[in-house]
Amino acid sequence: MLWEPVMAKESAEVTRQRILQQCLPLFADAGFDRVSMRQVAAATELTTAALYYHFPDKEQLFLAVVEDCFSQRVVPLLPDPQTSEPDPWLRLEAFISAFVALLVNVPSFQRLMQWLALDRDETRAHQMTERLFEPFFRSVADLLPVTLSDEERHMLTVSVMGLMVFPFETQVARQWLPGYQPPAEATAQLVKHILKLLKAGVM
Amino acid sequence: MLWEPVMAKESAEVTRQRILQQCLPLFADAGFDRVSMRQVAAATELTTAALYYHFPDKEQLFLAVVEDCFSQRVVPLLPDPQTSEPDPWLRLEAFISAFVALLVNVPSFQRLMQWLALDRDETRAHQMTERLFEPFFRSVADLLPVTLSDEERHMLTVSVMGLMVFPFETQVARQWLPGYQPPAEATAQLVKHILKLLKAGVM
DNA sequence: GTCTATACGTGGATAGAC
DNA sequence: GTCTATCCACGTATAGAC
Repeated sequence: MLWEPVMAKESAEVTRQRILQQCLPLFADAGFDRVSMRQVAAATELTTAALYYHFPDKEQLFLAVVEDCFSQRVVPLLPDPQTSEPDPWLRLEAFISAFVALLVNVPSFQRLMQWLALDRDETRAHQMTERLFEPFFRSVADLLPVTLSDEERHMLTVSVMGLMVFPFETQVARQWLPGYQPPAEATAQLVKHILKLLKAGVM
Repeated sequence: MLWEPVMAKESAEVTRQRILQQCLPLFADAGFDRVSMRQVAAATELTTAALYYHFPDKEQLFLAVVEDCFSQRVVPLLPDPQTSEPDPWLRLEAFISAFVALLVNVPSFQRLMQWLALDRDETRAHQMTERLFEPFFRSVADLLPVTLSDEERHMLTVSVMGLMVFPFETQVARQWLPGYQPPAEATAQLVKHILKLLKAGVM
């Protein structure tokens, strides 16, 4: 009888994780506003009341989904300065290749970030930046040449991220335009294109 | 008495335009779902019923706002192959400079595009691409060197657009990071940064 | 922990008068 | 053309039983 409360607690944690996993694609596809708690309940095969046992409200559920996705998918990707490639250029190559692969393989992650970027709530944005985005941003910035000023490094970091992310953000709108290749089927070309641009420009 | 129907028709057109102008910032800030017809009514000092006289439903109102904003702001910006700078590189410079200026001066336009990119409705996306996005995309593509293949040209066009747009898309999240400068106050640096990157790379 | 049942607000949209 | 008044669907969230 003594282990019962422990079992119960563990089971709650399992359910919580299951909820986070299963409603990630919902939020990623449709965004916060177009996903109802009823839909989440249907997807997880629970009732809305059960959801409110695990999360205080819809917003906290959503934020938990974001945090969970980010730490599962992105954090393991960040290059460890200890063990990684010593050549800075090869290190950047490896990271860009890995991150683009993530965008291809986990479309939910990419969409979720895209929704998040539109959030105007300052408090929430600050919290997200501090806990999730900043470590990521610093890791990318650390891959760049040491000679840059703070401002230059910041701008270049944004450019590198933009070159990777923007093709995915604009997929839907571009699919009917001449020369379009789906990122998923032209990953290698995309990576090569970005690296060439960074190395030597294109004009 | 004969001119009365004409007057009435004109007045309706004026009201329609006023509605489009006045609810642009609402949709740009909050997105389609977080703007109610009641809010639009308040902003335009009309009633919801009056709005439904001018537009069949909320979606058509939103799409009209997008079309109006795009043709007002972007179309006049597209370089005319006839009259513009003959040197291809200077032509690209001029366009990038003008487009970044647009993003700074009309934040509503930038936000609206960002919301639009998340729309998953294929029909709507196709229509938007055909009527608005494609002419714009072609204009940018035409600024690039003639030697590129279709696929290369497409990828490079996306990269150029991403380098311009992504800094604005990520403003909110980046404001607490080292080296951050608001795009509005560092427009010149941003343009120079992009041009340098395109011309010669950075690594 | 999960259920049934329900309270309560808000949103899109329309009818019909003026 | 614009109004007042209203319908109805759907959303979040909770109370209370099991």
